[in-house]
Amino acid sequence: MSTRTEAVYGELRRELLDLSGQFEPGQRLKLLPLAERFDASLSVVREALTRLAEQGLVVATPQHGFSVREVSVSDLADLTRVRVQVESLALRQAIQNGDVAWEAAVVAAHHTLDRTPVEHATGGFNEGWAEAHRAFHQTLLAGCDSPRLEGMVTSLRDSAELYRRWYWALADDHARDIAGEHRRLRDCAVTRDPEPAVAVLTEHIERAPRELIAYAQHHGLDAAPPRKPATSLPPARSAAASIGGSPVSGLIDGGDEHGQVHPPL
Amino acid sequence: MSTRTEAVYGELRRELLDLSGQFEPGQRLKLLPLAERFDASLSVVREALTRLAEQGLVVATPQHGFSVREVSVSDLADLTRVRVQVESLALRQAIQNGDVAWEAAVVAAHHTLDRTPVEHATGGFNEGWAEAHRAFHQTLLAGCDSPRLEGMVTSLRDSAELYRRWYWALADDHARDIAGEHRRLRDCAVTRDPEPAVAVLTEHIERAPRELIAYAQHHGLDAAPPRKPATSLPPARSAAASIGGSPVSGLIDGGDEHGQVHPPL
DNA sequence: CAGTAGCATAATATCGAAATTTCTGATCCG
DNA sequence: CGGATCAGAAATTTCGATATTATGCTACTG
Repeated sequence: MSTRTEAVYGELRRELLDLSGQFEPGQRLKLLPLAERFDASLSVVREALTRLAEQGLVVATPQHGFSVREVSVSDLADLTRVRVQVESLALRQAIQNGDVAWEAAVVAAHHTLDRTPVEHATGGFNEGWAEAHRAFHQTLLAGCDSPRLEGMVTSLRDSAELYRRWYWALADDHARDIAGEHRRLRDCAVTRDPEPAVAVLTEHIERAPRELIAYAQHHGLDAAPPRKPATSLPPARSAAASIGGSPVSGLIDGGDEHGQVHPPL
Repeated sequence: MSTRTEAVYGELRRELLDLSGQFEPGQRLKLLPLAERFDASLSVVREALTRLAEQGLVVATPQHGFSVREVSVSDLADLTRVRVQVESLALRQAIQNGDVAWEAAVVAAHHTLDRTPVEHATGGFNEGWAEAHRAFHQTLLAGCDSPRLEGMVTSLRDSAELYRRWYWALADDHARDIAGEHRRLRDCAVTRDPEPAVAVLTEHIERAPRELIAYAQHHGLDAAPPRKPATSLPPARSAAASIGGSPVSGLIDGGDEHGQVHPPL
């Protein structure tokens, strides 16, 4: 990476999206400690956080600094609904629009994904799989030949990453055959069959949130996090670029407040 | 506004989106002059530009600073296509989901828009109309009750603003009955009729780009702008949040280079 | 004892300058 | 005459420090 800000931005982003990440939703991100940890000036940390805030991965509150975006059942439901719609759009367009080179790229990306183990030999989660997974889905939708649509899909998928760690940790969904889902997606792509492709992709996207929401509701984990309720704060600056919304109740960490939660899906 | 950065950010954003704006696409945005003009430090201008870059309104190139996003026929076509799809999605959901309060808000916003003149008495463009127009469309789609979807729509509409000034200036589309289009949108909303609503909205969105592209092609204004072709630059950092794409050819300013342009729509 | 004003501490926001990189233009060599 | 080289200038990036604002604790008052 060329500039120092880019490096800090990339590292912060990776840690934010990392399954084994150390950042809890709602956690404050103080500038000084981060600057020391990255051995950089306050300015570069600030710029990195500003960019992440504009993406919606962290929220910026004037005069209060930055904190990790909160998660909530209602936001997860909304996010999932939008992801399904937008990715379906892109997939339909890709199948209609893609050429043989696109088919080849999809097959190649699937092969890589298929041969990458989900877990390391040591037992830990394999970050390489996450990368291959990301690459497969990106390739699949790249055929839509619409940079803007691709950008939106990527942004939404990144937001979804914030929830994935709980899916893996809490909802042990052993019955799932992820490899099979990916195989079917690949097959639908090469046979150029839009409707089954969209159906498979929809189920692929919806499964994790559905399981997670079911777990959360069954265990009553949809209350507010155990932090003091916000006193009169200036409004967090809106991420006009991509993400509105204001999830206030935490998904995890059963507190004693009974937060209002929208019905899932 | 509370912090200085917010003020500069807001003002810069307004000028970038302003019809009578002084910023040309591709124009470099040097920090020192801007800092002097806003009577602020480099830091605040830098942060404002960083946020705008993440939104895709300006592009940031490492070690080279910021510049106004370029426009191109192919980007306009892509943007329009995506806008139609995403706004249609939101509108369908709003009509299905909205309640009486939503209908009332739509009627109210339409009334305000209807009674706001497009041009000032003096003849200049009325910024108040732009605001009312924006409010009407936002209200119309707010019924979808999906913060993420709303955010995406807003972001796309802002990007479209970058093109609107040429539509007004170049393609004098006198046959257009904008007020009628808005009236029909309002009527479809209160009668809860999805299909005609989507049809009207689609035409409403597509009209300006279509006219503008026709004008550009008829006048051969789709060549590269009269600036030196980019020498080997480090890649502009991708706006992962919202907007990909890399429009290189300018829409206006007939140069002598014959840029490759994708077919419109 | 509850509630509030005031003070000390900590964190953010802003600034101005130093350090690094890129651009410009003139000079020099083949 | 064309192309490479190399200072000087300009712009960006990064830094450390200062100013401003929020936070938490203590002491005081009703």
